[in-house]
Amino acid sequence: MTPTRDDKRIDDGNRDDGRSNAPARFDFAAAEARWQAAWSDAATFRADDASPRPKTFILEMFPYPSGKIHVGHVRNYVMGDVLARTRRAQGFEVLHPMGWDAFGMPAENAAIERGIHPGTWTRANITAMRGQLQRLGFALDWSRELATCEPDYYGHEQALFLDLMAGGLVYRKQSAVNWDPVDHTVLANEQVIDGRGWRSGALVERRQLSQWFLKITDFADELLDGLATLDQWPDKVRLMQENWIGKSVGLRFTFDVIDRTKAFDVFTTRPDTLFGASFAAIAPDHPLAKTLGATNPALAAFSAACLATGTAAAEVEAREKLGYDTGLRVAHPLDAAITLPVFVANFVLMDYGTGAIFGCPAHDQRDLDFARKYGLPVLPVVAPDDGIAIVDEAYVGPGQIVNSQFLDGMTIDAAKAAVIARAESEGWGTGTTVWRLRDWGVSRQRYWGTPIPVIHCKTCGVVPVPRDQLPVVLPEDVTFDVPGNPLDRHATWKHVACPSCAGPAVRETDTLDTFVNSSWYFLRFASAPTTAAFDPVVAKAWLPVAQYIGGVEHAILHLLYARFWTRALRRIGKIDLTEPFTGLFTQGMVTHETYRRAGTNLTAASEGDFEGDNDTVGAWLSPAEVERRGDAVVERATGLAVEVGRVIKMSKSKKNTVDPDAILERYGADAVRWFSLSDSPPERDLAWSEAGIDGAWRLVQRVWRLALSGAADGNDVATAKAAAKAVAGVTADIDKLQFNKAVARLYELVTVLERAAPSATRSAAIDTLLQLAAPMIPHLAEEAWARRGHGGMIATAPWPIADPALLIDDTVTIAIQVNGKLKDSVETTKGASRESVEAIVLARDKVIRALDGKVPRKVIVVPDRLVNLVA
RNA sequence: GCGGGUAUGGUGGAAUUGGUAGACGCGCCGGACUCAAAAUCCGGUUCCGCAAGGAGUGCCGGUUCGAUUCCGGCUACCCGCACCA
Repeated sequence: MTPTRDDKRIDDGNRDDGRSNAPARFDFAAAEARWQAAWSDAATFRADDASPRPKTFILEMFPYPSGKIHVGHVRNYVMGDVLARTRRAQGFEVLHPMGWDAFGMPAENAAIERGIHPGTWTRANITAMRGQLQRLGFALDWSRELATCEPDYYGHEQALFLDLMAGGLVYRKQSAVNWDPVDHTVLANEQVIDGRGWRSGALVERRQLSQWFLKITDFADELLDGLATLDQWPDKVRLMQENWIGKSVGLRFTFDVIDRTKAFDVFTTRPDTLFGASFAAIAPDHPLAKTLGATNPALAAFSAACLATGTAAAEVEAREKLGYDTGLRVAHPLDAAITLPVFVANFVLMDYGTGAIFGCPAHDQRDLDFARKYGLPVLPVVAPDDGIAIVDEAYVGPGQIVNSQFLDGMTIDAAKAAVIARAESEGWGTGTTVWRLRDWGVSRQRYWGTPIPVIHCKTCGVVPVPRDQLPVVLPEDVTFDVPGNPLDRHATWKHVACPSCAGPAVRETDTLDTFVNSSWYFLRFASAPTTAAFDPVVAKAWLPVAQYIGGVEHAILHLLYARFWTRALRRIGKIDLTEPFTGLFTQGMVTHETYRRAGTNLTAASEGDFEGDNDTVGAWLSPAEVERRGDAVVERATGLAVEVGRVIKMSKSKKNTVDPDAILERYGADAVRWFSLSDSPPERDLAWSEAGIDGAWRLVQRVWRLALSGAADGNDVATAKAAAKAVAGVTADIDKLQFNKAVARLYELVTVLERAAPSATRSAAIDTLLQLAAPMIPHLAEEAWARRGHGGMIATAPWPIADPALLIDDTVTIAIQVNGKLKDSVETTKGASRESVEAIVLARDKVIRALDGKVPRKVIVVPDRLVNLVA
């Protein structure tokens, strides 16, 4: 629960050392100001291209400037910051930059809703968010800051786009968009709710527009193969990309329509099940469907109805399977005696394969659902050893082929090969590889994006904007009072002379997908000359990014597009780089409890995943509006009971967000940083809680008291060992990005040091503790380092190294099991022989009792670990 | 619909990857200090049981001397699905 300002005053009074004899407290506000200024003045975190030290590039996915930093951002950047600071201490020249993914729809929404220009809104947000990031004390090289909405960024992007075009990797084709017939505007998938435009409520149509595409499919094979080299990526992300690219090997063959001259191709990954076919189906937007629709109004109406909904795959595939029988029949390619009906079906996608399928209900769930609905035969052709009966679940497992003439008895793989061989020898089909991956449509009918640098001339066709006329700058004098793209209706901007024939021509008014902006920004961070997008030699010195950190929601699109751009730029000779990100880490979200007034009668709409309308928000209370009184949770203002709901992702609609500014003001940057790393493993969600941040605050104070505690002479081996173990453990944990474990180890060291008597060893160990904790709580570490009389900053002090001799223990505790159950344990010298350990174990009281007179028939000894007596 | 992930005390999680389940944090209980509170410190805290002992890592089954870990089958929840960034 976010504290109010009143709260803070009371707290500060209590925590202020001036009013009591409590130990001195860490004055975070003063320390933050002092050290942030010191780092900035000394350019401590400036990355030097010319440094002789080994270079490393630590990057967090740059934020969209939505208004304010949220605690999810904080967690993301703290993780990167700990790694960047650690690497710097370890002797690397670290590039750790920050910028803004500044184009996008929210800015246009703000313009429409509040009459603010998208640029004004975006730049104000950037200023605010930069200030917030600076308050957190991140070790960033701000001299490399960039914003994708500025011409000095997107102008270079336009040049790269033209380079790709010259390299044959850009083309234009018709493609479907969500069209709002009332607002006369194109809608993003997220703006389509239950098939209707979010603002107008009108039923959304699919409309074909001529759009620009990047040939990512040219790289499908190498993007897939390249995944094998990314061994520092999470397996799940590689798997998701593999599935996304979706390589399928199968058979493409032609169905000939009976008694007509028509034919169409289908693709299947299961040619082995061809004898199980009971129908053929084509997509509603298949050319044949269009041809038939011209003379069949009912069919045309059916197709139109299928297409009158959103384009999102999830929507298309989750819908009830519907079909329209065209009345056509096609011949079975393996047996002319068999004919199959042809349907237009809503679950067949024109974008995949050939936009037509053969339906084998017994072995494909979608086909089975369809067959049951329309009363089509279901013939199993693959049977497992224990036989088969299809009811309402298709069988997709292994087995041998049955009911299939010459294929009977074969395995699935053998049958696939046999059918492909026959198709090729008889000339009606070929073995083919198809990809789920489609070319990347980059045209957006929006204002706030990178203008696509081409000109349309009636005489010359599409003409690239000449290089000396780049950047094509977005005009700032636009309005959003009318729906549609302001670039389209701007009075002068789009009217230009054709660069080729000098005749009247118009600019392209579509802009590039914002994913294009984020597909090469890492190159610009590494090298930002004014005359080019990047210098290939300078950029190559920093790249690939050693560790990239961001949300798993980017596992597919952003990461695949960035990989594609890197390879595309390599193909056209722009840079010698294959993969942009060597290490990838996907961190979890920050979540929070939800609150609502007890007894609030929620409608289904507000209970479910609704989309943020204000009229349903009233039910929810924000953490700041709620407080704990004893065991009860009540609304702060009224004292009324509050129901505590599930812990979920922070969202404005559920009001379960916390404001980083308020937390920073109350607890300071170091406590916030520490809590961001505590408790949950970084790849998993972190539940933000007041108790958690309180605990972080206590840790900060404990370290501060330790740092200021008394010194003495003398050695203390136990303390030295504890410090050495912490060095080894924390270093290894940070290397593996297991920050929660590093935090736990630091707690252990703090406890040991608090309990140890003052000694020279202890003083040295406190310095070590400060160094290990410095990446996490840098302000306190600097302040304490200075107070303890060290010259220079802890930020530039070398990382501690553990003495290996101190890491070895001379005794071990051995677990004693009888029949696999733990009965006892005993301490022995390390490396004791099996015989001596066995003798010790057999003499133990508890062992004798547990054996109850029986003689062990087997004794398993794991050296220095465990003994198991099997009786 | 397709694809991916997760499940361990009151709670977030840890467990050297097949070898003492519950490190560390939070919460809670008890104590010290204090006129009192705050802060701080000390002790306890998986469950059942006075104890001896027994049970226990979502559920069912398997492999093994030994399973949170490996295998098979479920259940529940979360995430992604190409114009959100």
